[in-house]
Amino acid sequence: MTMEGSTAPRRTRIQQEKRELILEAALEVFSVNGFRGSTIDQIAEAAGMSKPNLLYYFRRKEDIHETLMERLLETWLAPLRELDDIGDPMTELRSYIRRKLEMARDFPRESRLFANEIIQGAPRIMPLLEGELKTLVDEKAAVIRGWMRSGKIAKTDPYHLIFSIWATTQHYADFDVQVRAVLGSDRGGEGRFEDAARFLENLFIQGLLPKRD
Amino acid sequence: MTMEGSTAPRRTRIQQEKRELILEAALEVFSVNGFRGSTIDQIAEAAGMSKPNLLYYFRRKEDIHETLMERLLETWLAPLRELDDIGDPMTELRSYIRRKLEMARDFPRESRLFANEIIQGAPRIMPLLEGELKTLVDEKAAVIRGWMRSGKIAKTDPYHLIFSIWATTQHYADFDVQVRAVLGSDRGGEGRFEDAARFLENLFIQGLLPKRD
DNA sequence: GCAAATTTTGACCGATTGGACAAACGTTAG
DNA sequence: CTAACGTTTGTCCAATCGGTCAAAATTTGC
Repeated sequence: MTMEGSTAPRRTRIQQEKRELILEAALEVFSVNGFRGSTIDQIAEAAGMSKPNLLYYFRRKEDIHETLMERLLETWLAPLRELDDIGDPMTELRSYIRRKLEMARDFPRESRLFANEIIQGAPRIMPLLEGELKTLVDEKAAVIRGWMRSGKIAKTDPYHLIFSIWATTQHYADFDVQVRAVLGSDRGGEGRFEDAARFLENLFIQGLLPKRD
Repeated sequence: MTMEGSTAPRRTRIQQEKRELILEAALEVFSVNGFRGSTIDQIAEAAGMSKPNLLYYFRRKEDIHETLMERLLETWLAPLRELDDIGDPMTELRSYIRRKLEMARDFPRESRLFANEIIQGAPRIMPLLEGELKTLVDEKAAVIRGWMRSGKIAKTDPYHLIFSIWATTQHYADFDVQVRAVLGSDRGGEGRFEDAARFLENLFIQGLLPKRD
């Protein structure tokens, strides 16, 4: 029998390694095909093990996805959590945009996994959206609104500001193939993230400059 | 034997009606579950007919998806096609953003169908992206660049400008459940598109105001 | 080194999948 | 009315699906 700790089950070295291997493979598969479109066999093959062996570590397909989503949400919200009330508003927002774009560049599969879940109506993480996510956004929207009131940045809707930052940055992960196809081979290389960073910084900074009145 | 026209097969009245019915149902199903995640049975049930009956009108699952994607791309690119060299730059861009947002509001399933295809790596429409889409964007980017050169709008990267318009507007269709969850029941009603329109207009107009130098 | 525990495998299961097919049913033009 | 054509259905199929199970292979604690 497997021993159980107070919160998480105790695992052997092999269990930890193999579970990581499976999650890595599952991320690859789920992020492309979505939950329904992915099969255990695909994941098992990507992880280099047999299906029954995979099912020894995760008893159901849903368990893999659930574990993946739990981890994802923390990583995904980290940049917004860092948005600091104390710092300079413009600097804070600029580095938030930068961090978000870096995540799109460095963790595109995570971004696509999240996008897949949302597009499908968020059947598995709806409570988290209405709970943890909404709370965090409400909190940060209040911070931004404070900046607006004190005249540090232009007055707009802080919620839609956050949405537009999410949308523009995640676009470079979720719609990567389209971006590359349109930019072509010459401009579609790694430099595209530099160009995007420059453009977005400019767009949002101009859009948020306080108006002298 | 079914008669064939020179380009498209000739169809009876019933065939036309039933095919439309199937495509409507398929849009509903595919846009949520993606191609792999959707089944013919789901589509047949949504269309109110038996599976063999559905397969009488479309011989393979892929044929339905293909027909859907062909139609989609035209509708989807229409707003960008309308972007007119002759009009006033600011007005043109503003109404492009508005049209795009209206499409996100009125055709969210089409938007999600497209998003699903792109996220999955565009296995079925890659040639269209590299061909028709790239050509159109290149053309319009040149128009925008012309506006920039003549000082009508601020100088930035026209490609990333187009990307950011796509991203921000489509976000309200593809990530609708997230937007509604975050905005809550009070602000998440139909008015959210009005708020979004105001915000985006403001963001892009400010970001594109020509700098006096 | 050996027994106990853990890990891996192959064989298998019922359910679902995309699709084929012939027979039955409707419709319509002459 | 009826023959020809268009439509619908029930039945069936092989492949794949998520998942089980017992036995074999391996690792681990002592």
